[in-house]
Amino acid sequence: MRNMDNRLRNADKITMDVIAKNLEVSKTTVSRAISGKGRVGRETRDKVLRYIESLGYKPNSMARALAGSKTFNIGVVIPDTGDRGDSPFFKDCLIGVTAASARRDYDTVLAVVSEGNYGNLERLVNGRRVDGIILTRQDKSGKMLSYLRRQDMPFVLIGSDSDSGVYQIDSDQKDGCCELTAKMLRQSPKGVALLAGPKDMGVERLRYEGYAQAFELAGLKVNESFVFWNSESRLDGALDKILKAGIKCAACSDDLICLKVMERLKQKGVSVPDRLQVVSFFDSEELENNDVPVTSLHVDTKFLSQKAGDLLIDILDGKNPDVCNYAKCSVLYRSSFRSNAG
Amino acid sequence: MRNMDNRLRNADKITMDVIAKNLEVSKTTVSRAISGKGRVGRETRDKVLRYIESLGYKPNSMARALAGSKTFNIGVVIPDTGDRGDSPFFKDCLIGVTAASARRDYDTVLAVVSEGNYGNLERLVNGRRVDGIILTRQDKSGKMLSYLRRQDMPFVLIGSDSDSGVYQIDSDQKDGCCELTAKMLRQSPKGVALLAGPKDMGVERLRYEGYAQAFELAGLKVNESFVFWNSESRLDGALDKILKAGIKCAACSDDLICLKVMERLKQKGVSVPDRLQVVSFFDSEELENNDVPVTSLHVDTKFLSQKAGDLLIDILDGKNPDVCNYAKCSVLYRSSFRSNAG
DNA sequence: TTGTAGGCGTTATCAT
DNA sequence: ATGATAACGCCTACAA
Repeated sequence: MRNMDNRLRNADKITMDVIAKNLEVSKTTVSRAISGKGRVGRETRDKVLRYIESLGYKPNSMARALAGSKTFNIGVVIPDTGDRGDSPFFKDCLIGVTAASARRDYDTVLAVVSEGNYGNLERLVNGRRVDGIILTRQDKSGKMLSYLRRQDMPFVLIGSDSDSGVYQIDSDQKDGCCELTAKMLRQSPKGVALLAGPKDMGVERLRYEGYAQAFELAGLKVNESFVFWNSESRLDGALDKILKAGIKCAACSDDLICLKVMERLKQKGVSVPDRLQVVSFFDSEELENNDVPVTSLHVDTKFLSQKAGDLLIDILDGKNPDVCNYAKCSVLYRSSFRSNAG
Repeated sequence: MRNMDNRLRNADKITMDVIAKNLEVSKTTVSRAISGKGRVGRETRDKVLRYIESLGYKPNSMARALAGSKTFNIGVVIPDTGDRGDSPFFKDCLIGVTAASARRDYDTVLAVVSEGNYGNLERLVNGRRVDGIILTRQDKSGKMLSYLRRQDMPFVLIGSDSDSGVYQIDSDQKDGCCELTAKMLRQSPKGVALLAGPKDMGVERLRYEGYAQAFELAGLKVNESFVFWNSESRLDGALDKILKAGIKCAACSDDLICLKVMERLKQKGVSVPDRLQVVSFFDSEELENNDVPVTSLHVDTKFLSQKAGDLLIDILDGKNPDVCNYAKCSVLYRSSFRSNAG
């Protein structure tokens, strides 16, 4: 009766064995034809491929995983926080990573972690359910990061980490700021003002560098008296000074500052973009929906995380990619500033 | 040298074989001790369990999957749409499902689909990478649904479908509306008004039924002249009528209507909740952040999707759960109405 | 209660 | 170029 059992199974469950028998070749040949590894005669291969196609056969991924000790799964860590605001970010991460995965025949599996509790991640690692992990910047303590290291589990961080040797990818804000500043410079001969945040913040520094680089590339020098650090607390003064100097363009280093700037300008009756053009180095929905929609630098999360997925799979494939990686930002042109370059 | 290879491997890769040998029992015994299936002597079992614990051994899930032809993975379908608004919903779905999965030793794998393209889903099904699927209400055409049926892939729908035999779970809005209305009835002897939408909409109907049920349970009769269908187009009249009649409570059937109602009341100088108490049968962030935050019926997506996960796994476990399932809504009390019951 | 052996469906290593 | 056969690590029917 064991036999009958098998016969029944073979009737509907198509496996390499069945295919091999029906085609009167060996499993090995079938396997090779499918994977493309190892030599197979053209004819034989085509025959197998055609047959498989006609049957709609798809290899069993679990068997493949076991045999190759490779799961073809990559894990993505997302936080379970109450914060609704970051949902779009994480959703885009998942979509991006999944896009990269699917393209290279991987699947995406989830690990939901909360403040200091990454049991879910451990499950994935312990059970060897994934070949690698994608981390997003939310683990302040870096516990997961060092955990993954201890476990020799390959991983990629979306975001930045100074820890050497951590594969990471971040949006290239410096480059973006440079690009956008350059565009403004072309329209504002008297210079471009920068309304920045605290000078000692990493991102702020980065944005400033991009801003400064644009000047350099244009053969100009930054006029530091129009770079307002901690501008939030003294917007009115800053804006007055800018307007008085006849400067036509101002960049805000993030959306919060920018929103306040727009409000102040409105109250002052200063028309944007006619009298002053404004951009933000960081995009947000509020900026898009503002009275006068604000041109800003957009971090394309899907694109970024797709590259993260590709990076991870490259690592898994034994390639030796760069440790630090960057994804270009894009400029979202809205009415507060339009490039006249094209 | 094959032998040496094996010895090396055994040194770091702990498998049942290794454990069995070190403990001088058979793999079978180890397996049984772990799974709890089949009889094992108490002593033996404890010995094995302790040893495993001390080693930090975790069974290889791929091997388990192959042997048991069960992946212990469940797939969740999420859409890749531009709509940012629904991100929180899907994120909560993922978190909820993952919570249920993890609790029962399953993992969650993603399928990202877009308008009419569910290749990603097919991958999961074809490669037998999942044991079941969770669908969320976004497939208008029902293509995925019928595809899964054809493939004999168990699935659960988050939302409602009239198609018979589709395992589904939805929030119990009728029940929630009833509960909330009942609470209001206790505070408003002259009755509770309902500002509804189009009478022919499914949800509207449902909400009305809940509303009506509360009256019934209280031994009262609905006064249909205070049920305003299509109220959006005649809010002013409706509100005047309500106020004139001395009614102290009004329910709006959704957030959009409610927001408008709140605006009108503000313009009229009618104080909420002092003069009129207001609730919404559907929650939204705007309602929470409103001038006067509005008490409303909240669909707990995490909870709902967690139950969806449990439902699916029940099915996979061969239990025979109900086809149609409901998850209770919760009332979020805010200042526009407070229950005096507790 | 415990052990033996075969099977799950691939991939990889040898031969031929 | 192709095939036999042994892994991969676990589960389970059957035997003892």
